Amino acid sequence: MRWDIIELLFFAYRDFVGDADNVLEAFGFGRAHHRVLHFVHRFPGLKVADLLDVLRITKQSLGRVLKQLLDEGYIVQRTGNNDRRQRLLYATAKGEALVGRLAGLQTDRINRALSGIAPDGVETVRQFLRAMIDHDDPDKVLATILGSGGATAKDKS
Amino acid sequence: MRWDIIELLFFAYRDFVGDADNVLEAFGFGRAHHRVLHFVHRFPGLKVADLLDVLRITKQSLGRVLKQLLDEGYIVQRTGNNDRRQRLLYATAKGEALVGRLAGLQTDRINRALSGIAPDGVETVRQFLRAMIDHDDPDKVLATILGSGGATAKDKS
DNA sequence: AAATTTATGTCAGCCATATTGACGTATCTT
DNA sequence: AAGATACGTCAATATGGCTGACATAAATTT
Repeated sequence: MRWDIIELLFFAYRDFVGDADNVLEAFGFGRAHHRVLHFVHRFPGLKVADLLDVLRITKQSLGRVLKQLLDEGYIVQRTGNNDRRQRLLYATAKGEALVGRLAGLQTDRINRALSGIAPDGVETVRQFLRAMIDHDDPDKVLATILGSGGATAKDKS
Repeated sequence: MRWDIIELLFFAYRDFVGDADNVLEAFGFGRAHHRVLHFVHRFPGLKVADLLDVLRITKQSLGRVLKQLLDEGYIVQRTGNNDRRQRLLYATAKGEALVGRLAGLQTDRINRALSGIAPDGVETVRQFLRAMIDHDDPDKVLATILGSGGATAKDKS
């Protein structure tokens, strides 16, 4: 039994998301808002259906959170060009600012953690995390992350 | 920004806890039950107060979950020897069986993920996870895990 | 011995986030 | 024209968090 790694994962993830939780509280948002905003930022023009696949929640759960983000101007919808039933999602400048701030905190923690590790160790960590993920039946977004090493148009920032 | 690692952590943790979630569902339990049972198993004789520290939830939240685990015979309480106010918690055979089954699934996933990694890479992963955790003001249980490399009387199993 | 603190349990009520199932509308496909 | 798809929304429900208040037993301090 890998008790040690099981527990390290628990505590590491708890503190990792804790960084964002503290900030979100001040905005009246929760983790659900963060997840939506994060993926919309990373995959501009994401469809609602794609978001449901990635987050593995129901339309109803997403609905409330998404509505709030739309109402408060963190995200905008545009009707799809080819398929006008689709509502493509984009982060606004306000949304970008928040998601950037949250990712900054988490990146700081990751950099701190990686600072004590040899350069090629970073790739080991990446490999481990990647191998921890279910690879059967990945959704579109996950396939992009797994396939291309996570590269998107946004990776420059 | 470490977008890749942020997302890998999200997906890795999602699938990691998903293993347990599937089993727990059949028992009418949730993640909260798993966490309680896990730490009681790993630290036999854990006090209620310690459990509150580790899980960072309130007495009331723990109460409901703990009561269920007691009622259904997964955990027993014994009055403390030195301090008779304390209710020391122990997993029953039934509790051990469940926690073992859950840890087995998670260990399988971890072993699968580590199988593609060089032997010394395992220590790199451990170091990374350990460094992701807040080290200021660790509670008693966390201090044990961080301090001794997570060794407890149970580590033989 | 009395007062205080500590460890635990419990009550009432609130909130966020998730669920299922059903139904409606606009739009694309056949 | 019929059917499938993308999305939104309604009602009802569950889980797992929360706060604040209060009770009891036992330990500790005065």
